[in-house]
Formats: sequence, C-alpha cells, structure tokens
Amino acid sequence: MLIKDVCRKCMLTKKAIEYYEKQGLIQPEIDENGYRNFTNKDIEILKEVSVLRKLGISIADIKFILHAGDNKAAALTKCKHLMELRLEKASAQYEFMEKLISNYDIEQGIDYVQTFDDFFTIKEKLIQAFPGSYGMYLNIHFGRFLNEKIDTIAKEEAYNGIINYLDGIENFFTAELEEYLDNYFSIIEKADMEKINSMVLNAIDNVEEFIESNKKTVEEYLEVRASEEFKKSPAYKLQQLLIQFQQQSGYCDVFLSNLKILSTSYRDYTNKLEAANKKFMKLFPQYKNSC
Amino acid sequence: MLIKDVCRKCMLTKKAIEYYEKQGLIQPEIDENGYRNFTNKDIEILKEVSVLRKLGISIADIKFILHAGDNKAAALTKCKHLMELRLEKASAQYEFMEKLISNYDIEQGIDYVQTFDDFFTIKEKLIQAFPGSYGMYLNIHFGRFLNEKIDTIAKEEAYNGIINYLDGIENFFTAELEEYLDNYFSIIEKADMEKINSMVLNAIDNVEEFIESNKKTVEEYLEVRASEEFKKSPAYKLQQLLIQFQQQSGYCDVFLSNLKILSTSYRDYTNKLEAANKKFMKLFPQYKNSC
DNA sequence: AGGACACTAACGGCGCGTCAGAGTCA
DNA sequence: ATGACTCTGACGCGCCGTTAGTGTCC
Repeated sequence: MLIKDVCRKCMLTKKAIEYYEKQGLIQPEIDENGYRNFTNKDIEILKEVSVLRKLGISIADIKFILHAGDNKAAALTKCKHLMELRLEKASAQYEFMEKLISNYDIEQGIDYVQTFDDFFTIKEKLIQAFPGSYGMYLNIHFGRFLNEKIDTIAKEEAYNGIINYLDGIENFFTAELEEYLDNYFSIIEKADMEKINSMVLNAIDNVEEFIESNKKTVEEYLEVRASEEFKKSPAYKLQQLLIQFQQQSGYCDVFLSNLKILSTSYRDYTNKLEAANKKFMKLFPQYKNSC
Repeated sequence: MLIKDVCRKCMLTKKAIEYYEKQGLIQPEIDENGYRNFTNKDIEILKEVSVLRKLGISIADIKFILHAGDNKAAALTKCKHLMELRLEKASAQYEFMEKLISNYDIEQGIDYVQTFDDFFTIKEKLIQAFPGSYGMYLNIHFGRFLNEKIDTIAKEEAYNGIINYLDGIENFFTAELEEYLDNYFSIIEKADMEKINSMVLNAIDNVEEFIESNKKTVEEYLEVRASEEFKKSPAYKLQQLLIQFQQQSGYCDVFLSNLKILSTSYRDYTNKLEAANKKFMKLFPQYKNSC
C-alpha cells in the first residue's frame, strides 16, 4: 500500500511516517520506482504508534512497548505511571497559578516552584529506571521526602548524585531481576501501593501496637520466611536478587545516603525506622533485617 | 550583578538567561570587559519569567504577561484557561490509557483518539484567539459540539476553515473591543461560565417555561435593552462592537457555518435555537435578535 | 599562575511541519 | 500534458543543554 492510504488509515501525516521509519519503527519495502510499499504488518505497527503518540508517549517508550511482546501490560503500566506524574505536575502547576492570580508574589513563587521542578525529575527518573511498577512504588515511598528546598551546595551535589545514580542504574539489572520485578509489580495500581505504603508507615510509627495487634500474622510471616520452603520460593529469590542489586548498584551507599543529605524528613524517617527495627529485634531477637 | 549570582537568585541556568535575552525579555548592560551587568529590574523580570516558565507558560505568553501592565490578571487568567485545557487533555489521555491497558484494542483507539487531538487544537486556538476569558466562554459554549469524527473531505475542509479563521482573527480586533472584552471577561471563573451556559441551554430547551417563570425579569431586561440609557451603557457598546466584529471577521459566515458542517450536534442546536427564537418572537414581537 | 568566572559560536534533540525540486503514475 | 501522487533533502521551531575555545578577574 502506498503512503497516502496509510496516512488515512492510521491518522498520520507523511512526515510522521517518514520520521517513524527513520527511527526504525518500521522498515517498509521499497519498490523499483522508489515508492514505499507498506505491508499490513507495517500498518498495524503504525496504527499502534499513532494511538500511543496521541496519548503523549515518547517514541523511545513506544519502541519499548512495541518490543515488549507478551508483557505489554507492564510496559504500558510504566507509561501510565508517567502520565500520572504528568497529571500530578499539571495540577500542581494549576493550583499554583490560582495562587499567583489571587496574589502575584514572585518571591514566594521562586521558593515554591523550585522544589517541584527538581523533584519531578527525580520522580520521573525513578519510574523510568525501575522495571514494572516498582519505580512507581519507590516513587510513592520516597515521594513524601522530595519537597524540600535545595538551598546548599551539599544538597545540590546530593541531588546530582541521585540523578547520576538513577541514570546509570540500568547497567545493574540482570534479566532475571527484571523478570521478577515485572511479574511482581505488573498489575498493581497506584492506589494499592499507597495503601501498602501507609500501612508500612503506620506500622513503623507504632511498632509495639502493630506487633501486638498482628502478632499472629507477624509470627507466621517470620516462620514462613525462615522455612526451607520459602527459600525455594520466587519471593525469596526476588529478595535475594534485590539485595544483590542494591549492593552492586550502590542503592544504600549512593542513593539513600544522598537522600539523607537532601531531605531532613528522610533522615527523620530513617531514625524512626531504626528505632522501630530495634524494638522489633527485641521482640523477635532471632531475626535480622536488611537496610 | 554578574550572571552566576543572577542564576542562583532566579533559579535559572546561564543558557536560559542568554536565551531570554535573545528573546528580548531583558536587555542587560554590557560592561567594558564584555560581561553582562544585570540591574535589579532585570533580576525582577527574570524571577518572574522563571516562575512563569516553571508553570509551563510559553515565552510568547510570558512576554504578553510582562507587557500586560495593569491588567495582569486578565493575561494570567488566559494562561490559566490554557492550563485547564492541558489538564483536561492529560486526564482524557490518562483515562484512555487505562482503557487500553484493560483492553489493547488499537482499532478502537484510532477512532477514539483522533477526535480529541483535532478538537483540542480548536479549543486551544479559541482560548488564544479571544481576549480575556471570552475564548474560554466560547470554549465552554462550543465544546459540546467538538467531539465528532472528521471522516469526510467536507468536514476536513470545514476544520481547516475554522483553524484559518481562528488564526487570522486577531486582525479584526480593535483596541476598543479588546478593552471591553478584557473588562467584561477578566475575572470570571470557568465554573461560573459553565453555569451560565447551562442556564442558557436550559432556557433554549424550554422557552415557554423559561419565559413563564422569569416573565418579569425578561420583560425588565427587554425594557432596559430598549431604553435610551442602555444605549449609552458600556454593555450596549460592547454588544455593538461584538456584532461589528462578528460581521467583519466572518464569525457567522465562516466560523459558524463551518461548525455546522463539522458537527451534526451543532446543527441540531442551531435548529433548536431558531425554534426558540421564533417562540420568543411570538411572545415579544417587538424585539429582534441577532445571529 | 591557577582556578573560577565570563563570553561567543556551533551543534544537538524531540517530533515533526514546511517548503523546494525532481521524478512517477493514470 | 495534466494533475495527483511519490521521493529526498534542507531548514525551522520551542527551549534550551552541551561541548569547545577563548578571554578576564582575583
């Protein structure tokens, strides 16, 4: 099929199609007269690209989705999370715009606006960097700590450290870990992650209470974790792979320690966490916890 | 002040500041050594630009806001409306993304996605084209008619006609009309416009009822409109200017008639409107109405 | 003399749109 | 021969980021 018909079928312009070809999304045959001859497969791909582009998904991400094969849902979900972030940002901007209209205070604006611009890039990179919805989970988990001003050189360096860490992180993912993460974090909704996260936070805030009221569950859980069966389970395997990944990539040494510099609230949180851990260890001295 | 300090104060990069200079937003002095020497005024402007850019406002619109002087609120409000539109689009995209994840049907996607992409550009141009919040009002008024597929050549031509009309429209605004529109449509909220619009729609749907229950108000209104006093009022002046503008710019001949081609629902609406008008004329034969 | 700062100029990047010029098909 | 189509290639846009090379201040 020639290009004009393809344009109509796919709701694309010639230039867009040429561009997608240059980007390697399609490789149409070239007839003797030099005309492109699009196969049905090409058209299918172009339709898919057309729809995804109109959702605001970048070519790079579309490549990823096209190439995803069987687990398209995971790839799409990652893009969905990016869109969630976009929405979040857009409404934050909108809200501040309303503030500005009612009171045009630029000095205050500078203070406010800085934070969300920098931290949205961290959030975006988090989502991008980790497979499946794991990035979104980290996003929710660490999101609360990402709203302080970067007002010292130390903080700026910490910020850059985090950005560099996130940019270089993909080299440390093994295919195995990616698969596990994809499986465990493919279909989880943001709302559910938020629930889980707030439960965890709640548990940390009142360890004794939590353990008291969930004693049985906790004990069962610890028993399972110690069992031989668990050590053969995929959950255990995932845990091991994650720990290994964290050590190799510098998750604790680079990411978390820079986050501690960047965010006082995160420092507070880790202190709480340690305290909670100590209490926990007192009650269940036979178990150890990782960072 | 030298550039690096300005960067820190305004939360901007060198490159950004250089670019804003090239765009004519600031004209810093140049010292003998060739260094830029920023005045406090420059810094004020740059701070303002910095905040507005981080809200996603384009340089062109920022120029407009900077240049607005006393009625900044109107300029800002227009940008706010653009942001509302962006938000609307982003959440439409998000919703469709959810649909796609639950059911990856590309064919259906092509159908759906086309409509909102084209019509968002009409909506955006409406907001951009008209002064104050008048564009947003038109947006609300005509928005309901902008969701049909452009599936024939006639419709495509009508679409292009509308786009061209909106792109060329600014040449028909007199300074006087702009001022009136700015004044009348500067502080109105979107929600209020929606209320007004739905009241009008409701009135058109049941003319008799509306007139019955608002007989006094309508009569008073008509009396006022016919009075000599009204003909000296700014509201009358605005009306006259608008009518003149509509005739000269081709509002009826180009915009509305193309909209009739583009949208069956708009055709239905105009039919209703005419019917309502006839009924109205029966009840108040002494008054005439414009298009 | 070294390092931190300043300058300009050129090129890159996303995702195409917009010509311009030349060839091909019915 | 005409008009509708195809091709390639260069340049543009918005908003800067990224080198690279050079000059200036302390």
